[in-house]
Amino acid sequence: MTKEISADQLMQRIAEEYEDLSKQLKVIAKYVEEHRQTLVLERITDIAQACEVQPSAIVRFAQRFGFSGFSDMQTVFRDAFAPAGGNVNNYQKRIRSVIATQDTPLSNTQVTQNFIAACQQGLDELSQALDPAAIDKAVELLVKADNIYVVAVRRMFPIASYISYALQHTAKRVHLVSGLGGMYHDQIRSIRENDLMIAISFQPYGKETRYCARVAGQNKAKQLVITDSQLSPLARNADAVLTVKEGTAFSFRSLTSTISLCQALFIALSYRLELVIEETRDAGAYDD
Amino acid sequence: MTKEISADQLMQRIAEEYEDLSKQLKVIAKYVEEHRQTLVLERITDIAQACEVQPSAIVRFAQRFGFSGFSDMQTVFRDAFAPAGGNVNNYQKRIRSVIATQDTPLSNTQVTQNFIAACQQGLDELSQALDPAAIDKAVELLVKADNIYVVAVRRMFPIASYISYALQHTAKRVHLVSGLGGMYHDQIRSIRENDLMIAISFQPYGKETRYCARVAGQNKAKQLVITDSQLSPLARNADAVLTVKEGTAFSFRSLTSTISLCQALFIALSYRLELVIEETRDAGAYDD
DNA sequence: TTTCTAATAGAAATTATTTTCCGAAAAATG
DNA sequence: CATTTTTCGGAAAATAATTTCTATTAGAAA
Repeated sequence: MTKEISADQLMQRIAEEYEDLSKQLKVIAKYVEEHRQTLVLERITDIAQACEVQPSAIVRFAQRFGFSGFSDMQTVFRDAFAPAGGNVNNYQKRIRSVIATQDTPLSNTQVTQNFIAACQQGLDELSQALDPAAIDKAVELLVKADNIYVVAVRRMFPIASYISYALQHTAKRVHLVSGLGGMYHDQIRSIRENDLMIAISFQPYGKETRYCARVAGQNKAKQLVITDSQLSPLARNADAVLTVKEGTAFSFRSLTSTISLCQALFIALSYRLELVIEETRDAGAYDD
Repeated sequence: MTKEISADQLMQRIAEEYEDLSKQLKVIAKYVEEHRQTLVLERITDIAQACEVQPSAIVRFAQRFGFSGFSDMQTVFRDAFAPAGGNVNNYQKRIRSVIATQDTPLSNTQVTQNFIAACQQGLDELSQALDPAAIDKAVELLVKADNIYVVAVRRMFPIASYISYALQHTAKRVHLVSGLGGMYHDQIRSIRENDLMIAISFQPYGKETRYCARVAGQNKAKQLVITDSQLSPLARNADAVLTVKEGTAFSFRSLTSTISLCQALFIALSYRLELVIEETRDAGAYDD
């Protein structure tokens, strides 16, 4: 019936026609205007009560603006609301529509744009879902540790590699558990109490990483875990857990959020250690 | 009944007791964990459908955690949700607010937020500055190549590592020039005509990468270069140049745009090769 | 003052949503 | 392998929410 009207458009119509409304409807209009954010969460009776009005009045209001009823109007706000909780829907819709039109194959640039959009969405979510307590704890662990072991496999190995590189710029001893020569066991073996293990692992949670976490636990080392869920098998024994939900496009998960978080952690650490971050300083001179 | 429990507390309890849950309840727990933002907007049937489970299972889940039913549990998320509606996290605003309070030392979370914002800005720029011709050319080179050598050092090595990992999922032969044991020379030596070298190098342009590019040039291999400027020393002899301007915060360059571009390239390649991207397929079974 | 119209409240009906219940299946236990 | 316990699916019942309907009221016009 009412097709594709946006919340903003609706609000504008309400504003335009406000003067022509009956006293009661004005009250409702005011309320709608004022609570458009939370409107989706409320039931018709809640609104009616808040306006000191009968539910049927709300229905009349909705109908006055061309909706079939209250619920119909509410969907407008629901749609407008979704982006606020993360533009998940928007973005996923876009991808789906792209995939739907697969008659004309996608250009390389379209694929790329889509994927970048997914990365941005992932960063949005990361930013919104940051847990200050967890971050503080993570930085704290980093500050206190002298020996740091970094573990991640396959898809996540580049992340471990980066963390390891970054930490080399501090005075700490960094051990990258690379598995080179199949020596996971031998590389993690020497971890001890008061050492820190940083493990990065996402579904399906690599066997090697889980193994290293077990060893770290047995040796009473501290554990900083970067993973996709509090329910991750690595999370239970961790001293600090940072969760990251990566964006996805073409059923392909991005790495941007994770790497972004790791870099941020490093900056925060440097800040705490009062290191001057001069990443470019020594790089050129190396091995000349 | 269940009094004043916060969403965070609930999530924690779910995490703690996760292992004791039945298979079905675990699925629901995962879903709840992942969609806590949007949970208030969904009906029990929506969630049931998403979990491929009966509505009654959702109720059982809620009851498992002491609620009288689904609705009772939902109110917890509703309460936690209300404030979220207002803060439309626009990253520029966030940067400004962070900058505005720079007298007092930054909290870890502020540092992180700030850096994430820089990453987002970087992605924005990347998205806007994409050069379709260059991307097409890059994908073309990838499609045609049989042997691919990947080179990057220090800060950028994780990128090379990722590219190498990703390309392993194609039929191509991938050579990661890691410099392990100081053997850059020996690793790049065998590159030939019709091979492709992917080099990733940003200021100050690592000596090793430049060296590899020179060898590649001498051996008449094709060159795909990811760098920060058309004026980069690597750009002049390249067959395709992709430029990336990374975001910067605290005089620290992000890596997000570069990795995002690389992942996108790989997806585009897969698309062209008509590969099904099933990243999770083989990962778990490995080395069991 | 009366009459008419539009607005409203409230009850009733309808529809949507959640919860309960129970038999079947699966898993755990002896 | 049989038995007990737990988990699961599905339909029926209960509850909640929304919409419709109708009698009443307020206010304007005659």
